[in-house]
Amino acid sequence: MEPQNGRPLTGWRVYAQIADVLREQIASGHFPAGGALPSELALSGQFRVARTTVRRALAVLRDEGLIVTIRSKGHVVKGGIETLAYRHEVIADDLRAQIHRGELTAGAMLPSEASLRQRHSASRTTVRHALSALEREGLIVSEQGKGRFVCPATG
Amino acid sequence: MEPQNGRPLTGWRVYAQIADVLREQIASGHFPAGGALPSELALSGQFRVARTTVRRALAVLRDEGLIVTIRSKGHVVKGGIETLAYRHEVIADDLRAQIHRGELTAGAMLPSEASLRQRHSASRTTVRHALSALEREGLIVSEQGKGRFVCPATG
DNA sequence: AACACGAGACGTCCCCAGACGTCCCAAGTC
DNA sequence: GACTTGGGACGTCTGGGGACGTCTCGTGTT
Repeated sequence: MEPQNGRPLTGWRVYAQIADVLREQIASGHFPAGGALPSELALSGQFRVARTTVRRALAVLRDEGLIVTIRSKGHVVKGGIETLAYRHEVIADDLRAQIHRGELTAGAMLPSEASLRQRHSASRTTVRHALSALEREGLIVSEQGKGRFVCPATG
Repeated sequence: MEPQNGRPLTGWRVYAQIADVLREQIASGHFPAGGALPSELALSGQFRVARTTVRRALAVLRDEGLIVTIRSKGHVVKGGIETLAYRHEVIADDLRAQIHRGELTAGAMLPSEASLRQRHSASRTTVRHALSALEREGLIVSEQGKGRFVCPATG
């Protein structure tokens, strides 16, 4: 796509025009709910305007409640589904749930970093990010060369 | 060191200023050729700037051909000497050479992981990394509990 | 003068990929 | 039992790259 090809979109309140185009594309389902819009840089390229202008347009949509913007993720179209969280939070939530459901009892060994990495198709760094969060919460402990284990109920 | 102590280095094109400082230190021999610069994280701390800014500065030096950056090793100063390789590659090269020189003939048992570990003062993991590379190349085979042996000349 | 816009530089965060190190527990061989 | 290899855990260090956030100049329109 490239809504305004040859016309560099001059005139008054370009950002408002861009907001209109995006609003229309969202309404038409061109950008599915729950998905992210193109990055600010990409949009600034497509519309042939400065990033600042794009941001102004996005701010309008955000004020209208059409999108939510998430740092380092992008501008996500609001929909029935809740806004997707960060990968490391998803992993942490998954483990937390397993512990609370009793699928992982106190003293049990958690899945290894490698298997979690597989399960969530994430990098080891991200997995460890999630794990260290649980460790900070006192839910689990880790032992060199052995693995990570669920702490006895602390609450 | 800490080139800009109290002065947080504000102004136009901070990254260019950082590049200048580093370029000067390289020229003065402060960072010997073949050696690595401080890590991006360390530099960002020393100059009191974000890692992104440091990376921009380093990109300048890289474009100038002053340094080469090696993943998981760092940014090393270009010099007469070739860029140092990874430990596991050094070990693999060493063994390959011994085989090709005939010091290790077909059927002979290779030095054990422990002795290689000593010889190159590397971790067992790294030694095994090198060994498995040679195994993939079909140069050697390993037998449980016995040792690793040189394959009959395959090429 | 007020506003809209352009163009950067810089910051912070999230995620990725890899090398290297430590450890532990096996299961074979001699 | 002392030696080997096999294989798996976690820990810590590198660099690579992308997203949004913030700020500050300058310029042109109204």
